[in-house]
Amino acid sequence: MQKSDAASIKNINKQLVLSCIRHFEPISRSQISKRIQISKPSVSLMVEQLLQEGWIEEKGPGESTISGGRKPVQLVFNPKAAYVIGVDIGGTKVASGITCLNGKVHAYREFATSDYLSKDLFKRLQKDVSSMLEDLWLSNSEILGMGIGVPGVTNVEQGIVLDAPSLKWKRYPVRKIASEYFSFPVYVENDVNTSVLGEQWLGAGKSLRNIIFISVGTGIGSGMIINGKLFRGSNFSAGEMGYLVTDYENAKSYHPTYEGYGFLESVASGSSIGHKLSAVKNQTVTAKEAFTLWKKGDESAQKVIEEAVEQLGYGIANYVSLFDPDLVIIGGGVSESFDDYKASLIEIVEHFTPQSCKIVRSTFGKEAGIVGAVALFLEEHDSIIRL
Amino acid sequence: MQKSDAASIKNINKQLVLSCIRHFEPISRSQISKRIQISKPSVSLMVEQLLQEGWIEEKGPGESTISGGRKPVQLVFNPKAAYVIGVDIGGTKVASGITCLNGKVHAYREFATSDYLSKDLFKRLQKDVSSMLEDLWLSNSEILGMGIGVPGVTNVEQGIVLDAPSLKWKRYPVRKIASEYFSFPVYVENDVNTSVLGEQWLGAGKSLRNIIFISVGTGIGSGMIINGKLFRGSNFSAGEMGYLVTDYENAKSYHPTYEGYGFLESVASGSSIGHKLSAVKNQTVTAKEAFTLWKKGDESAQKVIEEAVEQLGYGIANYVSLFDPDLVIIGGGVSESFDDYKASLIEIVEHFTPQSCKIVRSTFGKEAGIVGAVALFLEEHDSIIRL
DNA sequence: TCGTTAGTTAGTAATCTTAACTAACCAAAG
DNA sequence: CTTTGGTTAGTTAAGATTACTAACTAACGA
Repeated sequence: MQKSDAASIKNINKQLVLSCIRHFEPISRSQISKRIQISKPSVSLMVEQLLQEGWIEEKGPGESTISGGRKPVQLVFNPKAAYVIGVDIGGTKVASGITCLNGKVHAYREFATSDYLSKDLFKRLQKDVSSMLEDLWLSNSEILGMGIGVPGVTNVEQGIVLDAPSLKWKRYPVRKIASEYFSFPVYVENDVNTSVLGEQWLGAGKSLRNIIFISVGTGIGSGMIINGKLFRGSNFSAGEMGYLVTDYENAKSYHPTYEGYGFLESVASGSSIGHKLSAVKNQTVTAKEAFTLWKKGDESAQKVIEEAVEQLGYGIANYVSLFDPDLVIIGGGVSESFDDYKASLIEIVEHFTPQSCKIVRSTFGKEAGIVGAVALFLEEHDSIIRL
Repeated sequence: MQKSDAASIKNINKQLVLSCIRHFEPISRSQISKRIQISKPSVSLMVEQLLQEGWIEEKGPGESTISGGRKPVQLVFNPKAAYVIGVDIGGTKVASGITCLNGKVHAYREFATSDYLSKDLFKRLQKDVSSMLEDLWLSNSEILGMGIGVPGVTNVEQGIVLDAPSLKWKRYPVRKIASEYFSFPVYVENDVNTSVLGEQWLGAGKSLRNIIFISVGTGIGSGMIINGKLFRGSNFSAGEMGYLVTDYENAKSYHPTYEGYGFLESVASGSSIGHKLSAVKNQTVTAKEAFTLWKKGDESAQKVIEEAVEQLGYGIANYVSLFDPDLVIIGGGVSESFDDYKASLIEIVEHFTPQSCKIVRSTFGKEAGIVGAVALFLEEHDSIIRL
């Protein structure tokens, strides 16, 4: 618990006014006062400040009520009051973008990760950022800060990546290194976690309080919003869905520590589908090709994929049984074929859970990583703008 | 978000002072001021009020520091400033007790549930409560309120039990009915959830932020503290661990809805152990007897129990993989033999989870239900006393 | 011109804070 | 043993910040 004083009550109420405007724009001072139960003079004062600081704008008069009376002054949020940079550091490419405060991506850049893995990655990123700032005629002072998504375990508070195998980062002090290149605050988080934040902010899970985001690609990972907040676990490793055990018999002989990844990943991930079908067909087949073969009616592909979907279904069912979420969102490479296995997935989950739960596909395209990273920044950074 | 005004800042700070005293007693006004960063005059004022209201007491002077100076006045929390009633409504008995604010049970009563299932349960409860109040020379005004634990799905906000099969309650408006018999506020919650609250307050999970409590008895249920708060899920049914699927092959033919309970329950609960061993031995054996037989070296008992423990281990491993908690606490009837299977359970969990996690047995005895229910009340009720 | 609604002004109440005060204590010098 | 200086605990008084109420002006429709 934090102590409270005059300054903090002002702050809370100002945030309240601003979020009221963001949610219900256009809205007048008088309506705000009624809605958030704060006296008209106080609201006026705070609106005055918000106007001066540029967070909101007056938009001309609205309509009088039926019984007459003075016309209200409409207030609207100004999404261009500041900008945020979102960065998605993946195993293959580093994507970055600048968004305004409503999450619209105004500029986008990317470069190949491999070229800069060993060094100068942030120097290279700085180049992209500068170039985007130039394009948008923005100065550094208009940037609130930067959020970064990384495929690995991270400690947000300390701003370090604890372990990201695909980047070969171990205890990598991202915030410290970034501070050499950027003057604004930087936050770093696991990419699945940034994804779920993005989905909660602007995607399928808009304003829901309990959301699970599952990424099925090379591996299987997940992030969750619990009671409206990102849940990270006691060691920043909550949501390790790839480690679920759904098969008593086969699991007995399985050793996650030797193999390097979890049981469910070994039977339901994209790479497992590829491996299994490759073994059957005695030739190298990727997951993507497997799905294509399946659609063409290939029987061995069907068998492999159906089993993977079934196992994934058990995994999701377990997740839902424990969490009772509002929504499950599927993302990652394998989600591209979501519509093809959606029905059987849902059937399994419904069958084995005490209460049903919606399952949908992630809504974002290539901007997912950017938006998620920006959402992370807004969630973590202590500004008047909150998610 | 809630608006903030002078009253609420006072309230927050007063709670802060009180909780500081509860945690660090004995403590002086001056030390409080330093610790919570509130000026000495403000602290003194709030202490004055807390003294008058009876929440705290002065305990005479403490020691001066080595460099001299006036002796501080020691302040201590007064656990007898008020009392709370905890009720544990079980399938077989209804236990009730009165505790002071540090959770000590000062009085205890119980009666058989079956005699009052159809009616007058709360009338009967009122009798026990009155008798306890008499014993302790307490008046109604000294009772803050009542918490109730129930074996079923509940909606705390509305104070109704949505479904409690063993009590044959469906959409049963507990709060409303209780209000006819008791003048103080009443809160009702699932019994596993009250258990985990109790463990967090005074038990094995003291002051931890992420805890899983698993009850293995007739069925398997669980409750969890996430980020320091009880998590209930979107439909008040989070933690339905009994529905976990840990066996791909056998689950295929299993229908939770037909059977009335979940897959894991059907292979790892106390009753499943009893049923399976009974089938093998062709005579009725309870779970308790099964464990006794096991210890005596009975081979079929060993086989049945070991399989159950293995499945339970997978279930816990899954839970831990998703949640990354600080601690897993095992309770319920089957936990009585915890020491006998602890080792193999831990081995399985360690084997299949990305990071290890302590597993311990519940610390409470028969008072568990009472303490948990009281913890629920303190957690939910908006008083100056918070958990 | 009247009734109504939007927004502002002026004065009041509640709370916290700082700075200066009194109270109480230790220890060492006289 | 008494006095005095240094130190810590807690209180008093004045000032700052914030929100609130009540009464005001502004603007509008009929």
